[in-house]
Amino acid sequence: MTARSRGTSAGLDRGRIAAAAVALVDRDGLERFGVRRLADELGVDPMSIYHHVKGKAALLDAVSETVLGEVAVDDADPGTDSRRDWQDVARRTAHAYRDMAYRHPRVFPLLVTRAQTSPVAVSALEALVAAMRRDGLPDRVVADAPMVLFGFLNGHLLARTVEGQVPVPAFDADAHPTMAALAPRWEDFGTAAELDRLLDAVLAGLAHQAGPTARGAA
Amino acid sequence: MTARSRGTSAGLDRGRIAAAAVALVDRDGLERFGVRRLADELGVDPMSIYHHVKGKAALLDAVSETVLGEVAVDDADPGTDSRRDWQDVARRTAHAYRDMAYRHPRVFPLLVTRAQTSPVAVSALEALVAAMRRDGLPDRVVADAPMVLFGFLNGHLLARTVEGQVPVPAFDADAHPTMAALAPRWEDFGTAAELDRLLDAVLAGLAHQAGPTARGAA
DNA sequence: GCGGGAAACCTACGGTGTAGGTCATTCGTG
DNA sequence: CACGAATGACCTACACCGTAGGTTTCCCGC
Repeated sequence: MTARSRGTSAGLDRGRIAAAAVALVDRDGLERFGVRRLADELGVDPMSIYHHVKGKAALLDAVSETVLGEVAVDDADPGTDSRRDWQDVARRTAHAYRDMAYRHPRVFPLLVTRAQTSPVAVSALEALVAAMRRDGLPDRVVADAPMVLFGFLNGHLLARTVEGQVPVPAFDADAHPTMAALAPRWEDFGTAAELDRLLDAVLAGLAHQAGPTARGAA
Repeated sequence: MTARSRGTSAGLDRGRIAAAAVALVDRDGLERFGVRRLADELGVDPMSIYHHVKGKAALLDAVSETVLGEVAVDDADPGTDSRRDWQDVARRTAHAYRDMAYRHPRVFPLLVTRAQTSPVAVSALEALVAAMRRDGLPDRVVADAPMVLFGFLNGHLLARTVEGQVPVPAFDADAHPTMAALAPRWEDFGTAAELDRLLDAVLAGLAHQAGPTARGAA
């Protein structure tokens, strides 16, 4: 099992490289990720990677893009007679996004830390926006909804994804009895039930802004 | 102006180091930040820094801690007869937090990417929680409020803080006419008015969860 | 058979974080 | 005042990093 000779193909391409990079970040974390380690993982010379990806930044873009591409919102029509509520669409989108975040907790901080230009993200937004318009919500609220929803989701999931994160900074229970009394309620930190509950509050806020006339407003 | 001789003090301490580090990140960004560059800035040997800070990670902790310490919520009692509404407290907290983020846009991603244990954060939480209880909101909502509020704020401010970020990934206006129609409403991206409007929605959601009886619920 | 491009490898450079050691000054103690 | 220890700075060196530039080999169409 000698090293590959110089001209033979190693079967590299952007897809294989990106997949290996995702796996490497999943395993070792962003901190330890690097071109040379990735090359080792692929059994390849570091510089070979540069024939398919411009550099480390582009590599991280590819990782981000790959993982974001995994988000698949189950948006199938339940039937011809009834289309989905906008809140239903919002919740399904949120769940798909959360599942991705928990599948790749060490990639997620990367995702929210770089500008996104993925078409996948656009079509998820499109579906949400379309559902809201269908339900008669005013444009003002429709335009704000993605900002509120993904603002919340990104911040929330980031906090649950960063290593060693805790619900609330350690505090002196004697000095802050009020907060100490609340502590038991923070025990579901990071669970599905927690996200659903907080999501209820966020969606209720948007519904409130829409006024009582729109479908699914209250 | 020759180099300092070996035993003389350079006046280093954790505070001065942290302040210089914040200034350096503000100027050059996180990417370019490093121990050696910081040492240059301080006119000091790189290894001298290690006598006051354990390493680069601890240095970034200090930066994060320093900047978070700048958050000062104007929480003064307006008078003995009337105390502040919980929504008022929440808005003031959000504004103080946002001001910090916009003062140090290149530090903010660092802040949300590492576990926080700052006492400043605790006292801000404490004030919010206290106001909500004063107004008679149920514990269930009081416990969720910081999660929703800071979840949203962190995600929102991160998106507005990451370099080169845009409101929505570039999309084909012809393929997505629905979203193209919404684009004008996203023109206030990053302004104070935008945050206030989105904040209204978030707080309305929490108020809704509290039910109609609580003060400031609707 | 042969020329050219593609895909891999190799070398080398300037940069990084930091472990370990050295040395002048300062301070507490007698 | 003398002196040993602690302090806080500096210096050296190492392993690693991203990547510019050059070299080698293979494959494919003519």
